[in-house]
Amino acid sequence: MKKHKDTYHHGHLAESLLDAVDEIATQFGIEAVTLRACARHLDVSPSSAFRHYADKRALLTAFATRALRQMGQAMQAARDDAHVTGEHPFLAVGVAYVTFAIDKPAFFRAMWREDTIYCQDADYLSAAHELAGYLQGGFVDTLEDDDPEAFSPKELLAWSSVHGLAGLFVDGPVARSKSREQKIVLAKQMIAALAPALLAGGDGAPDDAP
Amino acid sequence: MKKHKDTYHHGHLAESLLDAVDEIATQFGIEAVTLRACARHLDVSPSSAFRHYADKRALLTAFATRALRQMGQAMQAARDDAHVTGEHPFLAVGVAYVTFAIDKPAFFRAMWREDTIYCQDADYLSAAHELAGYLQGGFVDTLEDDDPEAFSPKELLAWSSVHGLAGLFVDGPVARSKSREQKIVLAKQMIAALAPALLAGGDGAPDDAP
DNA sequence: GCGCTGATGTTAACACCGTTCACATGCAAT
DNA sequence: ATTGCATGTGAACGGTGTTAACATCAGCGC
Repeated sequence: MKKHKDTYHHGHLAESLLDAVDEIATQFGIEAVTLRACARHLDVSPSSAFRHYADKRALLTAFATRALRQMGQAMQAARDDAHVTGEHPFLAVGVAYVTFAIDKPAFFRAMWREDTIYCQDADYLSAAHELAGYLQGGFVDTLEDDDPEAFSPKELLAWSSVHGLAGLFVDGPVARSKSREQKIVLAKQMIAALAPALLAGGDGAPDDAP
Repeated sequence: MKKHKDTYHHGHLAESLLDAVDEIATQFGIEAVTLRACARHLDVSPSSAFRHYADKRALLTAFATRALRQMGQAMQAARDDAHVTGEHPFLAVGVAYVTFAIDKPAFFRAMWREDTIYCQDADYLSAAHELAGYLQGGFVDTLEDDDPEAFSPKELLAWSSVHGLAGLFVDGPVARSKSREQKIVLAKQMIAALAPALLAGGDGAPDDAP
């Protein structure tokens, strides 16, 4: 923690601000992330952030995008591991999704908060769709939709269940007293229970009555 | 909108503040909910809120609890309707869950934001577990767990998938350009696709490999 | 009716927040 | 060396949550 600036120009402020968001969100939660706190963290003036981001929301959008990419990398790594160990890819990728949320709850919250970020931002959207792609690739490698907005019922089910479990772990009243490992076991069990639905015949069209 | 107070004492401020949160959240989103804005809405001093709620978080906790109860009523009504029409209870209840989130996104966000509410509050917790009960009752009427924190993999799967779909609709990049009715159709399709997993034999134990 | 008391609402102040604007600094190309 | 432009600064504005001292009033025992 240096007392005085040694250089007037910081040089990598845009990137460093994202790191500051990272550290503050990790330590004190996403609600504690403040432009002024980030600036203090970098020993920089509060207004300097506005040279690189239009407003706080733009900074949080960039942070959310970075978090999405990190999560995507974790899922990709899990899929590659599964390819080696023989574990089913969707189980591996789904568990990686939930595990990331457990390990970085503030990141997970920041990623999906429509009223705190610019959710129509191009980079953010592409990162989010890339994430969805990892999940789909886990259980169906063939289908290449031209419209990234279109999800089959099964794809939607796959994403929704892991996303929902992550959300319930992070912000819901589920398994709050359980350890990280116990939660991961629960995730594996839930995804295993999901298998019959993903492997069943049909495409989940509306006439597949429950 | 009266200009001056006609009585010094409001009388039902605690309840009225919840109504104010409701209106502001509905109109401008949960991020716009401010103690001072609520006070202005009721033509009351900003600090008066602290006579009834320890802090902003306590007010939001009370609001979240009320929202959970409203959602529970919607689900109960859907289940009763299903009993008449012959629709499968879980489909009805699950669709009601997602529909509530679509219709009241600010409420849905307020309900599950651990860093904005006191999520260990007793009333809040009981309302949340009651909500989970409606979902479980939809596909299994028998099991009466003594520990409300314990969920079987199938129960977890049921809650996670509808919760996740609701979250993706409200805060995610899914079906953002689609209408309310189209989203409800998607929800029905997803829940229909989920049926094989909920009806399959076994209890989803970890050896049910995918 | 009278006065006390506690619950409820008010006023003024504090520190912090996001944001803006005029200004300072220094790198890079001329 | 001078100039231009990207980058960082300082002071200011209105808004926020929260607090503490004070004001008002309803309900009680007399």
